[in-house]
Amino acid sequence: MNVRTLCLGILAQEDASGYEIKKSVEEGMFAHFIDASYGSIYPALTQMLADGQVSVREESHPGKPPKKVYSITGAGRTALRKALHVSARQDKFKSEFLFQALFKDDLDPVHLAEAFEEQLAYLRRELSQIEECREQAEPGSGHMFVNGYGQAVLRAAIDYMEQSRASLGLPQSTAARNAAE
Amino acid sequence: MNVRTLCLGILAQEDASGYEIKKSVEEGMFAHFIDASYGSIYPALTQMLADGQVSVREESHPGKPPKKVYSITGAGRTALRKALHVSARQDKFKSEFLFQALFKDDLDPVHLAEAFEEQLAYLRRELSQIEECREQAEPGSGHMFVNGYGQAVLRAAIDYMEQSRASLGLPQSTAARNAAE
DNA sequence: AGCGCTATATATCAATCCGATATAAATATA
DNA sequence: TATATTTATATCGGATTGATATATAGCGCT
Repeated sequence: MNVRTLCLGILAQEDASGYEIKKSVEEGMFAHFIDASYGSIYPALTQMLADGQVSVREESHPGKPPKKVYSITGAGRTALRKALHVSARQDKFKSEFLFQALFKDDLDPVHLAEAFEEQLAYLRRELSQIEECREQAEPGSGHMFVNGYGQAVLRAAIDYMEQSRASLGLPQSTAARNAAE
Repeated sequence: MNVRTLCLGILAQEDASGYEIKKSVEEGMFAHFIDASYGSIYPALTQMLADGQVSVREESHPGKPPKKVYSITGAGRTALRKALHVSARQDKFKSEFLFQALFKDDLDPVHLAEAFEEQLAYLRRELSQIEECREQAEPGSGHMFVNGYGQAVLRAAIDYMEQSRASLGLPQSTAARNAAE
């Protein structure tokens, strides 16, 4: 699946500028399981415009930089539906943290501790972001299913990290110490 | 983190050819959280050889294609340790399945069902691969921690998928039907 | 008022990396 | 004996990233 399909999917939900598409894959409902950079989004929009899969209108709110708001066209919806029906590639997961963790015995203990806490904080941020998103999802929607998937996986990761502190030789968290009293 | 660092990490565990490095990120203990293609591994090895971070010896087992077995050097270990101490990038997770699932109402029900079962089968394959790997890991090692992380996350994903069959309008699995009797 | 910081917004580009493909010999399978 | 799979190296076009440039507005701080 390429960036064009990704953009079509986002535009099928609502009109957006390139900037807003980028925000969507960073914070919005498309976050956590897809990604794209400006360097691929803008060329994709330009190309799809040439192909008639999207249309543009320029909105210039006074005081803000002018926005190019893209809308999906009929041809765009057709292309999206076609792209959605090819068999999905395998998930891809990359974690530099886990790579570092593999070499924990060669790591400066301070760095290991920092990396661990940073990872845990990151996982918690992701989870709370998803939990916030949940309210906007209608029951039974695809959005709801994907949201629940993210929650299930992130909670499992957070729980496992918490339970692994001791075995990595890391100090117990403040929260865990308080709970033990 | 680039492919060079990745290769150094693998070579720090044991000598390997480009082909074996690729297998390592596909099936071995480095699978599931990193990735690299031949198109990046071979150039990386060539470059690191020029930089003195690895050395080669040609092994030609009669009957098999000749192998270029790479070993990490002292300079390579230094470079690896340095690279391991930069702060880790955020995890990256990409799932075309979840993208498709978002649009489930626009999907051919047959395609949705197929995609769902394929994803579940994929998750189960990954899990059993990790479980097999566990035996080779020493207790308290980084390998063990990473292995447990993968198991925790995959089990959560599989459980969630199983529990979501009904809400996606999919038929119950044979296993679930048998369990209910 | 001036300063830096953040947010909005588009755009480009070198470096990197992927995915597909070519080549080739041996071995397992039918 | 034909065929598919495994082992093994290598290349390359095209896709993508990550960083950066540009510009305006608002907000907090001293």
